[in-house]
Amino acid sequence: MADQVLKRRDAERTKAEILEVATQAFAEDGYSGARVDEIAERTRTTKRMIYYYFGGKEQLYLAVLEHAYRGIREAEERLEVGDLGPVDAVRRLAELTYDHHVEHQAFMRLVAIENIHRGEGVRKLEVLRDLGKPAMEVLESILDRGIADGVFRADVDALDVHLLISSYCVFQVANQYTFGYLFDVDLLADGTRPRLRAMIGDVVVAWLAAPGR
Amino acid sequence: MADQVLKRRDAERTKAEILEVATQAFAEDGYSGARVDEIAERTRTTKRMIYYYFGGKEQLYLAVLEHAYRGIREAEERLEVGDLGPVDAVRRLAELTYDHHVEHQAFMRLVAIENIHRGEGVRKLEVLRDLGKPAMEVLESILDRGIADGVFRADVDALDVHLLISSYCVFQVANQYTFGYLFDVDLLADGTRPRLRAMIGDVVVAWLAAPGR
DNA sequence: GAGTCAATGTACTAAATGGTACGTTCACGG
DNA sequence: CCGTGAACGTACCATTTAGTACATTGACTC
Repeated sequence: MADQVLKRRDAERTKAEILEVATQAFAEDGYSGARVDEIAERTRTTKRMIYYYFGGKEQLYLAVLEHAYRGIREAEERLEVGDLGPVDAVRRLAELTYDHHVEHQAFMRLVAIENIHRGEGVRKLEVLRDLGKPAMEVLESILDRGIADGVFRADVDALDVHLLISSYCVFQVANQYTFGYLFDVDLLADGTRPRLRAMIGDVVVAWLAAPGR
Repeated sequence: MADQVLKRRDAERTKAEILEVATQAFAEDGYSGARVDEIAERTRTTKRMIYYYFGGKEQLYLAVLEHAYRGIREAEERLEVGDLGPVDAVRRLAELTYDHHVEHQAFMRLVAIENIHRGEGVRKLEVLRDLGKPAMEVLESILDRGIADGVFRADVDALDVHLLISSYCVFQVANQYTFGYLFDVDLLADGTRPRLRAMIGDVVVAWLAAPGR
């Protein structure tokens, strides 16, 4: 049978819809700020179903967190720097990471919220343990090549490079409001973004090319 | 009269105590997460006084925000790089900024919370408009000297340098939990911190010393 | 086509929460 | 020493909020 367009009952669909609305709600207002009633209202179904499928507000939040992180992992696995030389590869990786953060601002908000809660949520999600691995491996291979070629200093760790790039990219999204207000700039405006996007590549390449101490 | 040690009534003291407790509460749990009742309980006085002096939860939050930013400005104004050469000065500024962030983690949490709320709070506080100025001026003069000496490239803006340093320092405090969990490191541990503290100076100096494009 | 169980809706509750009405007390000036 | 107003406390209220008891509906099986 062709699947009915107007299925009256569809557990997966209902569950998915709740998850999606909840993601928006938690990303917008934080854990305490988000309201179960409001999430329910913005759904085709009722609050009853949230408790039926997820158990409670906290479990719903955890489900949102896990789902969001999974989605990000998938997106990150598509990060390909092609067969560029190490210098161009690291610059490209930085730019792609920048784009990635700008494109997933809702996720960045969830991460910020998680950190406000001291990471209690993520710590309950075993699945995320090796989430960072793929990106790290790409970076490691680029660094190895660069060191072998003698264009990168040998005393840097892949994690340090990742930390530097992440800091920069996360900050521009996560702190855009306070920074933007205090220094009267819009970090994500069309007139600013391309320069800032290129800048992190310059920084990382300059650092990697500098002689070690 | 010598001022009484056991003043039974002291508007300033009561107000200050509420503000302090509220700062802790909001920094810990966010705006929605913090509870007016709990703030009152942890005070020598009662909830009634919060409304008497501040008007409501939102105004209390704004008072906390303003007070915190003022305190930070004072701390930042003490940032002195002495009469070092431009390279050492910029490295020292980066390290002091790093220390500054590590030492004021509660403030960093408030900033993160403000950004979750898209900066609606700070925007209501005109007083903060030129908060960034002093730090920026110090940086500008260092850069000018470095460019004049020919040791820094001429195509960088002070704000860019500040952005880079801020990103790095803010991230390590603000995202320590999720980053630490995903990559199994403690960014602020005694064994890690000194290296990360030195690293941002290396990065900035390398970037500033690199030839412009 | 009757039985069965997952899926769903309605109406409700207990507790928490921001906020306030109203009364009291203390310090200080005249 | 007394009037007066700022500073403070108690008890309360109206709403909101997470969570649930109970009834119902519909899809699928035999």
